[in-house]
Amino acid sequence: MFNLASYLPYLVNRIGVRLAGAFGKELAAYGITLPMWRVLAALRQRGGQRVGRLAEATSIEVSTLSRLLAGMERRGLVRRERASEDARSVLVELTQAGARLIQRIIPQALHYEDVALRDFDRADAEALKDMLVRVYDNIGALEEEGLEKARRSA
Amino acid sequence: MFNLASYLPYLVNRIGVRLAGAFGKELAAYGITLPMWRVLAALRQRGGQRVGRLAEATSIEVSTLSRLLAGMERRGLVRRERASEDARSVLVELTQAGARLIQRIIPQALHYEDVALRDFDRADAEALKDMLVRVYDNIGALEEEGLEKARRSA
DNA sequence: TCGAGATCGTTGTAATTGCAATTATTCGCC
DNA sequence: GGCGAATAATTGCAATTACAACGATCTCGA
Repeated sequence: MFNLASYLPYLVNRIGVRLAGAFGKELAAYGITLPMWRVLAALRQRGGQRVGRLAEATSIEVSTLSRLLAGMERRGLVRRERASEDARSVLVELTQAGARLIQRIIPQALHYEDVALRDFDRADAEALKDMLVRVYDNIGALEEEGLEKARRSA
Repeated sequence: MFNLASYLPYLVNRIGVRLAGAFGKELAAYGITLPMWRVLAALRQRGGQRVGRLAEATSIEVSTLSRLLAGMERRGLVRRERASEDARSVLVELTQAGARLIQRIIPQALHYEDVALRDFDRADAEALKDMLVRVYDNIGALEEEGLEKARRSA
């Protein structure tokens, strides 16, 4: 029939909420929020980038991200400037303070992952992550189809 | 070092956002939101229950849930009444309309899961879900520890 | 080249959310 | 039995969020 306890979206959602709650509290000690951490991590990972790309990388809505970045800029964590090659875009970069901050937080973030995977050996952890990537791609493909259907009927 | 693309909380979060976005749109056709769906599903699964228990089951904050239930009651999806054995508690139950509605939605929900797992055989899907349960428990254990620490220092 | 349409980011606005305070009730201990 | 602490749910309030509308810039075909 239908069993919540084995329903994938349910399992994923509750992990997300728990992780966010726990790690979010740790981040408060550094004066930042979880979405801010995501932005810092994405910028560290792939360097300065446009707002739209950053939104994709962090799974944060563009409009939400815009305001979030304003706050982070005020705190001196990031810098925003119009892109030279396309004046519609805004390039977002880490400041030195932002880079230092995320560097301090990374060990804690890794610790959290270790705890979440405490009883997984390396191979199982790898297998889990691979499967999560596949799931993400599968849902993405579905959205593509939906968009195409909308496009055809337009 | 630190690689976002293989960082578990990142992988989980982005799946959650994608699932919520996609399925939430489908739910709009039924006039309900994603949190409402979660409440309906939890009530169907385990029958009428107290608000606090429902909050745990759905990973929704009690205060948020309280307001959500008020809206669902107005729409005739659930019924609330003081528990007879403990007048502090409120018992939440599905109405007939609520039960009918969720019954109609379940096939769509299952379809979503099928899509998310489209390239998984039964064993792999099972393995993934088992691992997600373990992860959830691992983080829960961490929170317990945190609480105990707080208790000791109090 | 120029104008319609697409793209990028920000802002208006209304709804949702989470924390803290509040009210009502029960529990534990004397 | 009765009083202080604990628990359940709701509500006040401030912050976050998403969708839609907007202003600015770019693209591409006639």
